[in-house]
Amino acid sequence: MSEFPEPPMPEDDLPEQMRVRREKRDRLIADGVEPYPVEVPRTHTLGEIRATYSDLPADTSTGAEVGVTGRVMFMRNTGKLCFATLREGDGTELQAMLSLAKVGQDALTAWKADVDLGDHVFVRGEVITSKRGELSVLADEWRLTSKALRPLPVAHKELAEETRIRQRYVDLILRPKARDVVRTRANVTRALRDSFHRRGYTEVETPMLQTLHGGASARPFVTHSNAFDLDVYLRIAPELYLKRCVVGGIEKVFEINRNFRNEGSDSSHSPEFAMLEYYQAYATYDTIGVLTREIVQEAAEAAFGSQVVTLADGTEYDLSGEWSALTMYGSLSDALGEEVTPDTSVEKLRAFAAARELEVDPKLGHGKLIEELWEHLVGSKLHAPTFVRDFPLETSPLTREHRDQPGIAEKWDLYVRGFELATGYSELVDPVVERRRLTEQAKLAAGGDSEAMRLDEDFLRALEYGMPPSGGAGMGVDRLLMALTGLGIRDTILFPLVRPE
RNA sequence: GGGCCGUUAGCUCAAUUGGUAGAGCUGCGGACUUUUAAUCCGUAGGUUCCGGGUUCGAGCCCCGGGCGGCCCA
Repeated sequence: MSEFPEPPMPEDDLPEQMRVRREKRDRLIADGVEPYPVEVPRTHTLGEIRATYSDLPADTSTGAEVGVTGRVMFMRNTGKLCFATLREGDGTELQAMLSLAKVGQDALTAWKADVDLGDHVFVRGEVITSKRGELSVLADEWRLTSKALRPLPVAHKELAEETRIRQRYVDLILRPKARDVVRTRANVTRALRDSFHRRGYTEVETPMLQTLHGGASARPFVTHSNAFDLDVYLRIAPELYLKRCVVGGIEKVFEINRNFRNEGSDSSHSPEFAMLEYYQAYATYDTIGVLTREIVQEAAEAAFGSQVVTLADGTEYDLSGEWSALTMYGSLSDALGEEVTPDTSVEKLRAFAAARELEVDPKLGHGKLIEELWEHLVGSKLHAPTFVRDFPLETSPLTREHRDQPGIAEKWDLYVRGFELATGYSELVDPVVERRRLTEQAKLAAGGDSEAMRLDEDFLRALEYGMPPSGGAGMGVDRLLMALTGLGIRDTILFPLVRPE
């Protein structure tokens, strides 16, 4: 660092606490002390020392010499004896002690003058326990390993939510739970991958930059390729590419990656979110539903050691065993007290909505009306994990029509704690029907429905080579984390999109 | 897109009817060789989000804007 010029910030404008820290850095460099050394002789992690010396009585000397590092999270300086709590990456803490008798006057004075809360330090010394029994390293020598120029927020008050999200690094420093979420997420995604690999699935990465956006109904982000002089879309779903894989003979295929939807952002929607999709030849929406339940249960088991998880509010949520299932038309009929079927007229559905003071877009057709009514009257009330089966065909253009019931699609949605976690299908593989459905959607798009899909000729060509009967499903990975932890989406995503300050 | 609420010191928050902007922690100076959010003494720290208006006087009232949260679509 010392070879670089002074920081560009005008020092006069800095808050006092930052000015003081900058001046310490500058003074150290002027005195020939490197505040950002390239390497320090660390011999043990704090965790290793805690593990090795877990049961020492108070006021013990071990004779063991170690070199440790950590961020200073707590300090107590008295006249001739100083204490500091060091914390390392996984949250393990260990106390460092500096006594006049051991380090000498110069090193003790320098410690008091140079070290602030939040600094990284190296301490070499003997492993002991204090008179109060605290496992400590009694320093023979210490040095700065990284000078912090900004003061940490106070540790005893909760950080404002906005600061937590905008400055996640500060959140991670201060809040062990924030680090737990990151590790839980890693455990969950690893569990998902393990579950699929165990079942003989192949993981692929399909295009995020697409010239046509398909596979879902959502508004895309648009960007531009200079090399091709072409507007391209950030994908809204990987579905059409994963089906191309199945056509090509990759009969069990999955992808975990990001989707982008240029739509609202709230406590359960993020413009950029992690999606899991999986397709299997010779599966149906029944077998893919069983698979879905198993991978969620395996993820809970891997992350928490149990299929009964404890949520952020302290309540328990049971994901074990079989999950209940209901049909969309059946459960909606029950909620309305009147039978609705794929033949129920749009006028009648509008009347149901009006009678319940539910405002609906007058442009909505039968399928959308059914889904709106269902979501309002049934979906939002579902708490236990529940498969909702057999959707209106017209709103499921990529789904096979029910084998026995015309007008209904072999599709389910998985509801967990009142929100949609996953959706699965018996895939439509007849290229002629598929072309007809996609063309209808494209016509709607031309009519101004921005959520309708455009025609993907290459995808249809792939289907025309013959896709085996298949089941497929998609699951929001962020939402899986929400389901398992009870957190909002902005706390399951490390760095969610926020407006610039 | 609409409605409501919030925005004040490094952090978390106060501020009566419109009348000198405060506290705790943090910081700075000092005392203390066993501290765990130590204790004690002293002390500093503010463009009250931004711009305009009303007023003798605005953190507070009015108008516009920014950012955020909640609810609704």
